[in-house]
Amino acid sequence: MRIGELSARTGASRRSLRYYEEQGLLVSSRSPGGQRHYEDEHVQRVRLVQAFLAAGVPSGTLVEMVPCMAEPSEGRARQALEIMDRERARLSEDIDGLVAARDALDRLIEDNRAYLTRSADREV
Amino acid sequence: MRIGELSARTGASRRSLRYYEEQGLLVSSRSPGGQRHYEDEHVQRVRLVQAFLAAGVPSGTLVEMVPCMAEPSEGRARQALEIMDRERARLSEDIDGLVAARDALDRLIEDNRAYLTRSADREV
DNA sequence: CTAAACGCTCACATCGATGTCAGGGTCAAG
DNA sequence: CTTGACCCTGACATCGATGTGAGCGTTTAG
Repeated sequence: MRIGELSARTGASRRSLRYYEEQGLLVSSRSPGGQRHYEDEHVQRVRLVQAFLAAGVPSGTLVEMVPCMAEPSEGRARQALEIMDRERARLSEDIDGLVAARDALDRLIEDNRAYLTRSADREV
Repeated sequence: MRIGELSARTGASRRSLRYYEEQGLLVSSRSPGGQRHYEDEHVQRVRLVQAFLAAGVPSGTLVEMVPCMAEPSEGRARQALEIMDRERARLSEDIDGLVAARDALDRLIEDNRAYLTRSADREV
């Protein structure tokens, strides 16, 4: 498939797909005329990249992780594991931060609701 | 306290504190000479702002939420609740996304570990 | 062969929170 | 009054992923 179809299937813009390639996160074969061609499997790869990018994993870090998934090379595997573990820790921290923020928000909501309830009571 | 101390106590840079004020997220009284002065309670406010900003809540949205916490006004309270609920949903979605990414990462780590284990076996 | 739809590269723009620098006040201790 | 530490405003820079537009080539259906 060409870039338009991959874009349609993944929701990533053509621009983003070219960017992923530029960053080394995605490969493509080229037609004689220079147009990118992809296989079905690339759909999954793009989804993976999207998930990590959306999770705040910088593309530079992805470069060290994802290719290693496609072709785990003896030497790099160990190094990649370190990076992945580190990134996993960062993700967990981020999750904790978000959960804490949500908890704080819940308290605000609760306060606000209580305020409204009291207002309503006074009106009765 | 002046801005330097508030910065030291919260970890937010002086620049950020001024930015929060500029955005309407933080108030300060001014000395005759124009310097900002804060009370102890502002430490908590800054921490709250930091938590939400770190969680990806845009300052514009915070403006609609946080002030309402300080001074819940009859009319705005209901509107603020809507915004808070909406933002809470967004936070939950983000959390789900991060958790999904972490799960995907766990699978990659597992694959990688399995690969390394097989390598080690062959060496024996 | 032609036109429409699609793709290519290059380059500049965007957003939000923060960093950084310049030029110039303020405050407190001596 | 002076000095050193602190603060002020304003402006420009940064980062990363993506948007956008120009100018031009490719592919494919008719």
